[in-house]
Amino acid sequence: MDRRQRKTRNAIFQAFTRLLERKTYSALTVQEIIDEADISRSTFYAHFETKDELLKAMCTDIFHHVFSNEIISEEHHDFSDKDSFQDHITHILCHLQEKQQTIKGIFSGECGEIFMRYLKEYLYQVFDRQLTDREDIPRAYRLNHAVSSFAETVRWWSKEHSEYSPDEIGRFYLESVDI
Amino acid sequence: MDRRQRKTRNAIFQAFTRLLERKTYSALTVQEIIDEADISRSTFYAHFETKDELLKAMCTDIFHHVFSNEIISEEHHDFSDKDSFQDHITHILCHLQEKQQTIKGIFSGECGEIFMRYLKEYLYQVFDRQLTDREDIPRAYRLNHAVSSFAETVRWWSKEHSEYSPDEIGRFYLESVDI
DNA sequence: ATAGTTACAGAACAATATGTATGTTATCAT
DNA sequence: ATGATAACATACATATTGTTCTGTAACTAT
Repeated sequence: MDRRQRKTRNAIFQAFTRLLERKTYSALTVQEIIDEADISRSTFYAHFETKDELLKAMCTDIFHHVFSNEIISEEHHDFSDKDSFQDHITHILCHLQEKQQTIKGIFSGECGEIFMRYLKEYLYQVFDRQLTDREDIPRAYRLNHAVSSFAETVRWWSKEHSEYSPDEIGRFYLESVDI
Repeated sequence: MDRRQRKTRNAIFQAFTRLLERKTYSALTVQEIIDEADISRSTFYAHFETKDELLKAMCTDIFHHVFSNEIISEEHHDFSDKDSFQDHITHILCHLQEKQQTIKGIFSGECGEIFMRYLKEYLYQVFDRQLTDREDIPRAYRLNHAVSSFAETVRWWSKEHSEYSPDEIGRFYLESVDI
């Protein structure tokens, strides 16, 4: 990728992150992002068609970093062993912690919803293979519950309780949800 | 309240609900709501200052209906009895089912996030009094987990699995979450 | 080093949305 | 019946959006 493109893309991402700390996503205009990133109008539209595309691209970047080694390269793993699944969870949480600053910004404001949606898409892949069977509750419900609870755990952790370690958060989650 | 005001307010709510079924909240403009409701521009702004205020008002209307008999008039109840808390949950779910059509519309699109936020505000009041204590997990985490899981259960139910009864949904929830 | 390619800046553009203010007409409550 | 008030049509300044154009600077491959 051209260095100029990288620089511009980065400038946009950073401006976007900064702005999200003080304004909600929907209240944010493309014009403000352009001004904050200090680039030309035409340059922005050369990179992203809309504000939504920008958010999508940023989420994809983050999750690719967080999940690439989890889903893609370890597809052959099975986590039938409970401890190894716990490690798996902790591993994901550690990656998320690295991106904490950015994620915290995204969560302020209602665009957190879009972030959560993308997060859940990845989580479905992780949990679908792991979920055990129970006869009294539909599998679809339990999968949704496991995924949603994990995503909400991440939100809770990032927004208000960053003082906990990935290990602790993983334990809270696994003791609260029946996988 | 003046009959004319009621009629206009209703027209706006219905137009809003209809539009949310085919467009996302952020992509929706005030102009479109005005056109769909078939009212004058100035009339809309006489009722609501912004699009956000409109959504807020609609959520408040719904939750006042759902929770009024739960929180406000039954504040003296305690649900130390497990069965009575189950009834409580089922009661809330029944009320939500009545508003199902509207809620389903609200959930389509990212404004579901705002709806969820308001829903959770009410739920915090319900669950805060009910939650038991556990030493190994912070109360704040468990409260957030109970509330989020219930809200996600409602979302799951409304969006994709309306075939289940309030009783069943209440059972799924209570068997999945440790209150 | 040079030639060809690509990205950026700056400016202008029409189209649309926003929020407010005006005076007029219709409807309401009593 | 009448005073109060909600809704109406219209117009307005302002801002945002997305596109297009041209000239310039930075990069890449040979």
